[in-house]
Amino acid sequence: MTFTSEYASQLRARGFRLTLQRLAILQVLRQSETHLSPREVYKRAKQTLPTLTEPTVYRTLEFLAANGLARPSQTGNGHLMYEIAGNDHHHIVCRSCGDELEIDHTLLETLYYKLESMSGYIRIDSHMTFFGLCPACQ
Amino acid sequence: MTFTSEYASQLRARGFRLTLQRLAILQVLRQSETHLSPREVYKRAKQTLPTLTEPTVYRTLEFLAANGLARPSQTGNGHLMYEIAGNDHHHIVCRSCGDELEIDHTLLETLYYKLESMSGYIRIDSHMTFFGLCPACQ
DNA sequence: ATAGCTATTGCAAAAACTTGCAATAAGACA
DNA sequence: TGTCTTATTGCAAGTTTTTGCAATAGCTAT
Repeated sequence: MTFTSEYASQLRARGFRLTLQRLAILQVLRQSETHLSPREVYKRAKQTLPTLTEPTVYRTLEFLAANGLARPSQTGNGHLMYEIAGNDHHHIVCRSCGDELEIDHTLLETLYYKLESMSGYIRIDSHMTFFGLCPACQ
Repeated sequence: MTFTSEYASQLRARGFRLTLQRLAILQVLRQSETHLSPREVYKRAKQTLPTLTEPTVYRTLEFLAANGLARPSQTGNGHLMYEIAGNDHHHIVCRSCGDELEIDHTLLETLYYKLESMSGYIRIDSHMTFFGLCPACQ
């Protein structure tokens, strides 16, 4: 089963459709090593699908995130960037140089457990972005 | 010492100035129970300082946050809101109804300690916003 | 008080993001 | 295959956020 039909069935099961736009955007995310801004996603996906428009990119990224196919992450100035959903991890980003490090989810597991039990909230989003000063910038 | 001169000396010590704009915006934040969007801050602060402009509000909020007088917090859609800096806490926000709960920092202390030691990063931002489903919306 | 230095603001224009709605095209079913 | 339903897109216009630069106004030191 190709990843295309994998995506297709995931979406169709919930009554959604796998469109060329969604596919093009997923490809871009898959091919990127790091997370991308909506603008960057637009520029790249437009190369394979020139009719693509920017509003569609925004809507699609939000849609993919809501359906677990993409993972949104915060940037320092409060904007969202996206990456392909995959292994569960978090980021710590340097406030000064922008360097970033992946943090494995296991490190946060106890916290999440405590949060859920003390707040009563469930299904807490698994992706967090922390900001700090990296060793090089200290 | 009034809070005005308190702010003033904090800023002046670092070569910054306490302007009417900054004061008006700080007042707005102090008077609000919850965090506010830049737009909301603008609307309120403009009442006491009608010449205030929107770019100034954005720049000022960013400035206050960078200098520890305001605290930025993430909203689900990737925008920032601000509140007056005060007791160290975090938020958990309901993805569905927007309800929010304060989380005391002590709950995250061990995590921060672990993060710093394993990543080498220091001065990790203390404010996080978690998203989940509150008891009422489950 | 006054003058001078420069951080900060306002203005104007650009860029980023959002929204409503009519047109399009995935997928279901015959 | 072709037809139908409706999720999704593109367009156009709105709103929010950012940026560059000249004018303003805090603060320092005289």
